[in-house]
Amino acid sequence: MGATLPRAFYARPTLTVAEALIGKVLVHRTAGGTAAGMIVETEAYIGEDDPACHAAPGPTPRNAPLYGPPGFAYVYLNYGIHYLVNVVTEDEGSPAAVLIRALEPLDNVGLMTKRRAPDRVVEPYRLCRGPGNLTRALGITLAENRLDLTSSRLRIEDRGLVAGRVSWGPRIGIRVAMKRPWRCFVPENPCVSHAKRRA
DNA sequence: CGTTCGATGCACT
DNA sequence: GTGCATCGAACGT
Repeated sequence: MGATLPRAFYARPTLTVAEALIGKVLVHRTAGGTAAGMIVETEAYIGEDDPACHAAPGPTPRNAPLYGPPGFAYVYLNYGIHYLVNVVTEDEGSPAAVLIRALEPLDNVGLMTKRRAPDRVVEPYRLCRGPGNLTRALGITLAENRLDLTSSRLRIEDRGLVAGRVSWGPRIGIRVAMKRPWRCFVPENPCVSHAKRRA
């Protein structure tokens, strides 16, 4: 399969990692099967000076993974309903991460469909569109928080795929720091959240 | 097509 | 008690 990304990949400036992750493959192995998708949309959250970053209030029990070494997962529950998955970047003690916002489904679409909506028809391009949707499709919950992305059941691989040209824009869903264009995405890919209809 | 709004849990003030 | 790095059903146009 693909080569698992080494820790050095994550130990770089967060914006660099956010763009480098586009085209890489997020993989989650579970007892029910292995599901995976190509990353087509990310957002950077950088440091205590970024008001939208969870590290803005300073160190707390919840955001502790952000202050830890790079290459680990930071998962949390949002709006009481959705799990969101980040990858920790930069050096230990420098709180920053990249939020995975959308995937193009690759492996085990059937399993992802079952997890997303057993009773409803979900078109493939919408399976992993949006950060809450992709975690549900891959079966990512709080149990995956703090996992080592270089050696655990949750990892990111380089399969040599080419996602296409990327664009930068304001991050979605936040009410502060709209000036910082720290959302990186493949505009032509229909799996990107907030994308227009059709490809 | 567009916008609004309720669901739902927990970290933090 | 307040406010979310969301989603999709239920409206209105």
